[in-house]
Amino acid sequence: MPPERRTQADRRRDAERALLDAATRLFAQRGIDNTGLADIGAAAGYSRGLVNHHFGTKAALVERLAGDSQKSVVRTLPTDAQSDPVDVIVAIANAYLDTIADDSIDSRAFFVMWGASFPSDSPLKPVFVVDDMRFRAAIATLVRSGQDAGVVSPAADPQAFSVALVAMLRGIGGQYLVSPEAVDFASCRDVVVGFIRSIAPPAKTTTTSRTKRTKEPT
Amino acid sequence: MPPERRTQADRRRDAERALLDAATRLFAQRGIDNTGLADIGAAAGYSRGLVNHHFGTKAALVERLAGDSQKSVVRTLPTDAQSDPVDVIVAIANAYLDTIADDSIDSRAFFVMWGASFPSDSPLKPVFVVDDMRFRAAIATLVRSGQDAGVVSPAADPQAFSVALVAMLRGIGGQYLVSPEAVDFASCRDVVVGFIRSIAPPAKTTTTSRTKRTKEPT
Amino acid sequence: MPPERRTQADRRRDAERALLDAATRLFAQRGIDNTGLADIGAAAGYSRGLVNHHFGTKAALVERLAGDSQKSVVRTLPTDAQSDPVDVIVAIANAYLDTIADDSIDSRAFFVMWGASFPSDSPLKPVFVVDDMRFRAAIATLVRSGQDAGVVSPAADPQAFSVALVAMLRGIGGQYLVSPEAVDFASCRDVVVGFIRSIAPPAKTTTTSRTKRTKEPT
Amino acid sequence: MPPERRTQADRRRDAERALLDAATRLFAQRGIDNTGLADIGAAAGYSRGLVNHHFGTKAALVERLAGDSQKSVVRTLPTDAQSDPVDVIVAIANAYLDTIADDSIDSRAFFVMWGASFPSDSPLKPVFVVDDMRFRAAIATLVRSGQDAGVVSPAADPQAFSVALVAMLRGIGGQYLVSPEAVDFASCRDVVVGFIRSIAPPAKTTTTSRTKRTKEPT
DNA sequence: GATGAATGAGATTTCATTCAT
DNA sequence: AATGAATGAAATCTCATTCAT
Repeated sequence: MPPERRTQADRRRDAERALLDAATRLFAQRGIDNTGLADIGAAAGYSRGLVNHHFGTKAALVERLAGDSQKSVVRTLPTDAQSDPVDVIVAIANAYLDTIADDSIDSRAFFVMWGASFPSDSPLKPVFVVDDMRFRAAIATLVRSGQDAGVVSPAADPQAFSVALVAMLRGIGGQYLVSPEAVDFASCRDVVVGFIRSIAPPAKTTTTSRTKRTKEPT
Repeated sequence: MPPERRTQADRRRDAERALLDAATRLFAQRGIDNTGLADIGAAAGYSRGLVNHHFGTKAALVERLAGDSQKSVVRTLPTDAQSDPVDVIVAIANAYLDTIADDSIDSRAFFVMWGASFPSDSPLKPVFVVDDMRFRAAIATLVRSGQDAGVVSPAADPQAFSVALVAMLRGIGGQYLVSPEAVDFASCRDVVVGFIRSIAPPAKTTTTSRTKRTKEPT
Repeated sequence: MPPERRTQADRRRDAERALLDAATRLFAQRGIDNTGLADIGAAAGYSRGLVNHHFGTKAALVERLAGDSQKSVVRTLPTDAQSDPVDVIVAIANAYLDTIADDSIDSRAFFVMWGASFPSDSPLKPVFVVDDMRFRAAIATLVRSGQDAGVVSPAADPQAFSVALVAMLRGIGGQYLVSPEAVDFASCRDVVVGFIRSIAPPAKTTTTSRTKRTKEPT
Repeated sequence: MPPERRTQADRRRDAERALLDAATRLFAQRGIDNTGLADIGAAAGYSRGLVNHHFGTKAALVERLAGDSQKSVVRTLPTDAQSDPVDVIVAIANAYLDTIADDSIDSRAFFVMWGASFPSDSPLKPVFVVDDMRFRAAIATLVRSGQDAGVVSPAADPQAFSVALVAMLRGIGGQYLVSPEAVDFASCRDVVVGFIRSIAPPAKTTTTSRTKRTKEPT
């Protein structure tokens, strides 16, 4: 009996979850504008009208999903306080690349919505302004604390570096979605990590030890 | 008086040009799916039906535009034979960033169409598979000839490097389109150039020579 | 007050009925291709979009109507078991001619759709293949049971007779629709009934020699 | 040189012929409304605009074709003056059936246009009123001259007979176009000829009883 | 909470027709 | 005589949204 009794609030949450999942799947597959609300309702196992019932308008659903989606890609920022900030950045990048490499629906849906925010009139733009800003700020903050700790060159520009790193991750994701066969994640990861570690302060004596890669002529 | 006499072929070419330009403009502004063929015809100064008359189908127009657009962004590959391949790569990257920074309609339209190719069912995918492949191949080739010439470290992976560089350029473009105020091109350019020059072989004695930037602390 | 409370299922059924009726009327009047879905919706007292809502496609509506329409013309096959099969055939023919002579909308719509199935690529063809086959089969079966009962000449070819009879009925209908003033139903009916009764077995003494000819001078 | 020199009038006639042939072919295949003027021009080996150039409007082309088409089906009425009128009717019927059985494009196109004249508003109606009237009149005249010559029963109703015979031929044609496999021409021909010959005067001794029907249960 | 009937705006596409070449 | 560029009306179909159940 305890498991049997579900409140209306439960049902509502379940339905919303199902709708959001279905929308994610369909957006990843067909894009936003080629996905109808009726399709979403049906794919969620409900009726045509349920999206409007729960979210009011399509725009509201899309914004909700766009807002959530960044989280699902940059999940679990492992921000341990006392670890080396550079290692944390590397971990973030690796997690990001992992998510993309999984070819997860969530990841693709995120990119689809990001792509939909490029037109100058796109109503999604505000959502991604915030999303992107947060992502970059997280990185820039780590860079700065690395500089404070002396493990990052004071010459590094935290803001520019964060733009460039986010760019790399997004750009790799975009290329992978379009031509998966062209992107070799193992070696790309090396290049990305090398790029991150290049902000370490110049080694006293000689080599910067970039990328630290030991082998990789694929 | 001389311009009065126009052949039908002239008229056709003019009309196509006007339609393509109008489509570029509108796609950049509203996105592909939110731009009607009637809008394009009208914006080009012609009638509703002209796009179909010339291109048959909206999809055909879009593919045509997507095929052309890469060219307009990566225009002028300055491939001088005897110059340092690394310098050529830097020049390409700079040209790319310039185009983006101009906030040109063409550039934004390119990104809009790129974004539209992310859904797994997108009919634009094949176009960008080719576009991207060409861009990466151009860079990878330069890397290899740099290695042959001894100005690029033999440890560099041409393929992975080209993916990462294209990623950076695209990713910076994407971020700029969404939040222009967040992207400082001058410093980003430094980071990009630094990344490119990092494939130079380790200096014998000391200097990393990174970025080589002479002036520009904005 | 009782009619006030209508369920959704009621509404659906009513709307479909109204749409089908309106389509029948308009097809009879203007033909299939010159009748727009918007016209049908409006003529049914509903909105433009309702045909698509209910039938999905114009083709689906037309097929539905074509499938139904044969029924409305050959309605009430009075197949009493023990009556003389020849009389039953006569009754069928008379009923058919009555329907045509009424100039009923249903009848005309049937002929319009039949006519639309003549082009070799017509998607309506399958519908009428079935319709026609059933009609002929009903007649041929009656002929055979007449032969079993000895009231139809064993020389009669049930299949060919059914083709010829259906042909007569359809052909009279077609001519009537085009030039009603040229078709005198009373006398035509006589000819048709005469034709049907001509399959009666030869009178005892002499031979009618019908249907026995083997070849004839083209 | 003589064969080389073609006048403009020649060219015009050739072009018209080609256009009419192409239209016949396409109408037979797709129906009138699904055939575009551009298709006709192209199929004739000319340009998009030629139909308008030669016929002015689509309606004019269609009427022209409908007017011509009856001729091509009932070609060569073999109206020998002194032969038995009944034999002539049989010959006409046989020729008609032959044309249909050939599955000639012309025949199918004729039926397509006939079918298109069924809607009550069809602009083709007048054309077929005339066509049909002529066809029936030819038969009725033969019947009457047969009656004058004593080879046709005076009880036969020339008008009703002509309607019924035309009906049979048209109805067989219609069924054949829709389900060719269902129509066995050899046996149908027998039935048709039998029907025609049934208007011969009653054999001396016994009763034919045809067309003399005393009662039938409507 | 959930359904689905109904609406009507809007998008793509087809096409007859006009007209300059 | 012939071509084909251009127009704009109309048709089908999709779909977000509203509302009664």
